Amino acid sequence: MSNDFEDRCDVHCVHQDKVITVKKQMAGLGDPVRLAELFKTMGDPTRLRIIFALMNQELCVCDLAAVTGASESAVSHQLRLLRQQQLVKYHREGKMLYYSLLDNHVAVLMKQGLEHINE
Amino acid sequence: MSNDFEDRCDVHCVHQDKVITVKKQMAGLGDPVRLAELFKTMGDPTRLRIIFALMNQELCVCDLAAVTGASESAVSHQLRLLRQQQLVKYHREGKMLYYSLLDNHVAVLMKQGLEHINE
DNA sequence: AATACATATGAACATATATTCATATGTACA
DNA sequence: TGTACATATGAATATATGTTCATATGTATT
Repeated sequence: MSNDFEDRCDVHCVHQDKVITVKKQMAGLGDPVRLAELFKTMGDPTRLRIIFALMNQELCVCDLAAVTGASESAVSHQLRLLRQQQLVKYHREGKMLYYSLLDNHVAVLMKQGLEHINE
Repeated sequence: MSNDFEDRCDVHCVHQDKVITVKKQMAGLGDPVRLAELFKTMGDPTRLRIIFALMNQELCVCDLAAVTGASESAVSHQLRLLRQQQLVKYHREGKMLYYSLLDNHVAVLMKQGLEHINE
């Protein structure tokens, strides 16, 4: 049984009952670091532009550069991140790579985020 | 009519038709910097823990410190960010400040994010 | 008024991040 | 095989970020 918070509790105010309850609930968060990575990945304007651009059609890297206004190198770097985070996938056609969203979870998050912004 | 991408288009491959279409769609993104700020705010494990803890009840700063495992100072700094981003609100009761989520958009984002993580 | 306490704030520091520039990889075509 | 081109990758750099420590603010209590 974990009581690693009690040292702290004794010192300050802390509502022990509440804290114990909430601590148990925290299990539902799963791995906060992993979830934070997802949100962090969406926490950059360039990547957001890339994701948004890919919501309706697949695009190659230089298309994405043109659309987002970022350099092709910058876009490529960001695409790597998006790949690592499993947000996008791609397929090759000749010299070019066509990127698209891996699933629609990201699109849903995007829409929900936009809703929040627009109050 | 904006054609600031044509310089770039001429140089490389770029599918001009697609790019023009998508560029128009990009208006739907609103202010990407603003939206990125929202996601960035949720892109930190400590802040995510705070938000998650506040999903079912209001808590004071030292409760949050105990629950998240972060120092009270660290929590306080993060709460300022969350306030600035309009994700949390608080009310005073004596010496203590009780924080809670400002609206449920954040909670929805959180749940959606968790869903993505769990495939 | 003085003290205690919960929280906020500022400065400092170490680490993470986004972009740029230079270079590498892989494909197509002569 | 050599050249051109789309994209990837690595190193470097400037900036942003999260935490800590020290200090300030505001409230309650004596």
